[in-house]
Amino acid sequence: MDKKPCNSQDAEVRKGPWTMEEDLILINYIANHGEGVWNSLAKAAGLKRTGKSCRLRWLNYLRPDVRRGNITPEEQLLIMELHAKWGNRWSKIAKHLPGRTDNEIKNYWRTRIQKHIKQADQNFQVGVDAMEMMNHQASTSQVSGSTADNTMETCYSPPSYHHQINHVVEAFHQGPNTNTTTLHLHDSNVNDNYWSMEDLWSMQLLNGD
DNA sequence: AACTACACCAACCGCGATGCT
DNA sequence: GAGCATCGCGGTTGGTGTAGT
Repeated sequence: MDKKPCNSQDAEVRKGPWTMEEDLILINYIANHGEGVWNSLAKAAGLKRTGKSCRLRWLNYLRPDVRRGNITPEEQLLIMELHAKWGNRWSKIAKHLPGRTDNEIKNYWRTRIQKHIKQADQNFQVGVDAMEMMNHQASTSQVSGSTADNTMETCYSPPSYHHQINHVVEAFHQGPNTNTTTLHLHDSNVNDNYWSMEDLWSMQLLNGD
């Protein structure tokens, strides 16, 4: 593994954002030699990167079949359903979304969907508090009102994960303008890049041999 | 206009799984 | 079967852009 940099070569391993030049080198090399054996690939291509870093860059960004840009509502729905089924198995989920990477789906989940679930959770807690308050008032004002507790339990069972997911999925099916779990389906400018992959690939072709 | 808070995403890290010798 | 190298996955972090004050 590349956990323990120990020799002089590893000392000059580059980290951080990839430059356009590095991207082109990697694209060129893979176009000519194919992918795989990432450590030797990194060395052979003359990149001062770990094989791991090269692999990640290629899989998540440079691959020609990587789809950039907004997650569509259909994809979002699929992500939610598959996540409800499999949990955080991002690579498994990604296999069912052609062109999407596990990293992209993971980021999308954490930044968008998880946020909505948290909010829904908080809304649930507010509802519980309100119900408890009402119950307390009811019980102090009338002794015979024994159905109040039952009502609360049936209406406000704890929000299990699947409840939350179903809630969001239902909201989706009802349309974007409904209710509290309005989803940000149409984020703009998300797919703006400094240079597009099409540009890169055309450059690569121009460079190519 | 300047500052702050937040959202998003690319990249890194650690670790388990797998393959090779 | 043991030891090592590599791969792949999931969690986390840091940088950057943008909206809000």
